[in-house]
Amino acid sequence: MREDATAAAVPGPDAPARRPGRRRDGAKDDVILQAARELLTERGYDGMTMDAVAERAGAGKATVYRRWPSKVQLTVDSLLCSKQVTIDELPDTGSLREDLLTIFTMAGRMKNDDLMSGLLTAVRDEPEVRSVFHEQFVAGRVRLVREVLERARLRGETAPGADLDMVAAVAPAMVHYRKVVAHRPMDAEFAERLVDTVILPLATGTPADAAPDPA
Amino acid sequence: MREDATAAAVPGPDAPARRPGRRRDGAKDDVILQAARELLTERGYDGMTMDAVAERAGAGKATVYRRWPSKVQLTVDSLLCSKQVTIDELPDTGSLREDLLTIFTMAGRMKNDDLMSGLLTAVRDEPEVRSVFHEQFVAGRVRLVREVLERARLRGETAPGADLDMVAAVAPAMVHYRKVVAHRPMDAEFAERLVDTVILPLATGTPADAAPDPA
Amino acid sequence: MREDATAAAVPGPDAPARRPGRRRDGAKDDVILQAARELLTERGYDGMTMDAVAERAGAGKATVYRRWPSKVQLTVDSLLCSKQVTIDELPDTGSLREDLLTIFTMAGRMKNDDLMSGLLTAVRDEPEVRSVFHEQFVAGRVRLVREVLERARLRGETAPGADLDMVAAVAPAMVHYRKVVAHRPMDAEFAERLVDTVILPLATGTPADAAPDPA
Amino acid sequence: MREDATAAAVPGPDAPARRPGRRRDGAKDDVILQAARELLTERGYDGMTMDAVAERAGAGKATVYRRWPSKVQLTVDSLLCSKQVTIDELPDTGSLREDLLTIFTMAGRMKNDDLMSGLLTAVRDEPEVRSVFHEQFVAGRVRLVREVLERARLRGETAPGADLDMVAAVAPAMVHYRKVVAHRPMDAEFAERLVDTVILPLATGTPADAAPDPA
DNA sequence: CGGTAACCGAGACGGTACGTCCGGTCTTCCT
DNA sequence: AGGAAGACCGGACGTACCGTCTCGGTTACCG
Repeated sequence: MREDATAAAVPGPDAPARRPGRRRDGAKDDVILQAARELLTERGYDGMTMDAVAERAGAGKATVYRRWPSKVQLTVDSLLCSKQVTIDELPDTGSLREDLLTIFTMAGRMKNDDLMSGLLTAVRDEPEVRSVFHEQFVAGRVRLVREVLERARLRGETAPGADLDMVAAVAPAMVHYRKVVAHRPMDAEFAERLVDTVILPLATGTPADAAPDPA
Repeated sequence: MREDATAAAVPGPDAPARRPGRRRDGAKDDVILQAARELLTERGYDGMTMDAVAERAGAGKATVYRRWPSKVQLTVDSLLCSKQVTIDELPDTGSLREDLLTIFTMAGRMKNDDLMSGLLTAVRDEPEVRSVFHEQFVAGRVRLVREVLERARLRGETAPGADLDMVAAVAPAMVHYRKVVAHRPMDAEFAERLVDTVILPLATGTPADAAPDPA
Repeated sequence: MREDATAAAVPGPDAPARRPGRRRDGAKDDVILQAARELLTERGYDGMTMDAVAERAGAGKATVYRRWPSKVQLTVDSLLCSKQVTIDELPDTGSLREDLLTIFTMAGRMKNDDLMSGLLTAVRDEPEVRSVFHEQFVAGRVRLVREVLERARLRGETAPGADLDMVAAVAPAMVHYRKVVAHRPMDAEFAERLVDTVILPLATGTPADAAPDPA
Repeated sequence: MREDATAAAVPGPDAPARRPGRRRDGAKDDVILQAARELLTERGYDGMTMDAVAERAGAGKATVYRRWPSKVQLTVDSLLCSKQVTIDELPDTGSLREDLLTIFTMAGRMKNDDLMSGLLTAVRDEPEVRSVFHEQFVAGRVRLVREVLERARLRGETAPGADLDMVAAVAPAMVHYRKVVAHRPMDAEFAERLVDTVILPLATGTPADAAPDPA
């Protein structure tokens, strides 16, 4: 997403001939992203002015635009670089139910979803944005749940015929819909109900007891 | 949502004293909404300028603003007036599976979801928009699925302990996520898989056979 | 110079069909020009920001740009509409020497010359600007002096063979050069010397007495 | 004008201690000035970007700024280093009229005046620039004419009471005004008229015959 | 001959003005 | 009175340029 002018990540053996000139201040990327994230949180997408971002980052507008070609791209990146939960930092509780609740608790604390609403327009129109966005906010989350389910499968917790891939897709969809579309909090109560009446039954093949009021 | 200045829909017996002057051209409402919808489809939310809407509708901007107080409200209305599927027009196939597939097929043909992405920002910030939006795009859809599930329950197709409210909430979430966030089509294949491996198992308490690749 | 969208100055007999829509606020032109002139005086050409002009005029930038297509054009206009001395307001002292000294005294008080320096670049590149500029700052001034000389000729003060047109051209050139290029004040001392050793001798054909240090 | 960091022109007896390090590439000065002059001619003052100057000179911007502290200074220098006519290279024709015509013919070929328009703003604001500018473009030219007049005086061509200093100041003013302000060419016709109806009469005290249209 | 300091091209940096665009309001005339 | 046209304010957008600073690399003097 970010413009990688200085890329040359892995200089080939044929001398990639590093471009001359002053190197980009790598630290500035983070400062700008941080400023963008703060303003996004404080004022929302429309309130996040590029001038304001530059000012808060102590940067010139040119510096911002040299690295991100548009406001949308900057926003995407500032969301991407938000801490993403990965499977490694997810404690293996040994229980599928506990693992899932942990994920939903974490998801409930993330503010990404509130902010990304302003981006969906861009996602629709700019293919380049779409793929990055998709990887981070869709595939990544599905993968996380899928991993937890896989652990459970290895422990023999899951039903033999369960479509774990599909089940893994249900969780992020529900989280997103609740936070972004329905605008209701992803609280513990809803998390438990989601796990106990949807995810677990699907994964383990064991029907659950009913409960009231979903949406 | 629309400003009902001319309301007086049903003139009471106390002589409503029709205001003098030219009556609002009722047909204009539709022309404007149509223009808005077209532009929304062609250029997305940002590309749908109020100037462009007015021009295409052959109206002045003032005319548009006299009827809708803001761009967001106009957008909401132009989405609302899109044909919404109601339980009444849903043929009772007598089979839960068929009912669900019918719903998803219809949902797959709707373009609403693509368009509403631009609104989520407004939904976040303007409470007034939120409720209308929620009723139409969240509760309405959940209710539709819920009705179908209720029919099935009355036929004895559902498991006794199934949380039908929750199950009904899963379907719109999956549809929205797939179309708006993942930007993949809501095709027959996915619909079947969703029904067979998620909705039906949850509703009927009968585990299903596996299948590949969800997201 | 100003964009005359509302022109239709003299509606032809074929009914020019006045365009509908809000008319331009004619008063705004003057407010903007006034703001521009003030800022030009206070801060110079570079300091006269378009944003500042708009703000001081209580106008939006779009309003300014709707009327003048660029900063240069606005500046030219704001200089043009500065009070220009015309032959009518010039008291006929009955003496060529007094008339000339009056002109130079007035010229010494004008700040136009200081301000127009920033424009000469534009004058060079934009033919449209050139003609307006020329009429106001060149021809107009020459004409003024020419009138005074003509009065004198009618009184018989001038030499028969004197090239009054050429003589009239000398005065503005000297004023401009002294103020803009040499950046020295157009004070009474210089004015007298200019009149007594250059203009009068040329006009009357009567050589003058010497004096020291010109430039 | 140019920054003489490497100066040490005349090493004093107190051990000038030449600084170590690479010497400045003296040839670069000329390359840069040449680039500046070309761009000035091609695109005018505003179009002469410092980036463009550096690029065309095959230099870095730092190299340019190490030698000239600002765009204005560079411009002044690039104009200054244009060939200036000095009294020595002016053939003594033995006739004041011929001498003057020679000067004006040369002046007519110079492009300096067109280019310096962009500088007048800077001249107004920066005293440092003013003096250099003044010396070169004002005093120098006046001096040249003054010299020619002096030759004539020694030959007895001039009137006893003529204010030769003032007369010498008229010529550059007229040239500048015609070229920069009036934007008309300094052609032979105008030169002759200027000499015959203004300069010569003033210098020799001999009135001339009339002629039409000056400005 | 190796160190050191000033040079070099390239280009990123902070700041700031420019001119464009849009949302929402207000005004003018016409029907 | 309602409607079409369009001017109005405010303010964000993305571009361009100035003058400075930094980078890695290249001279040339000096010890």
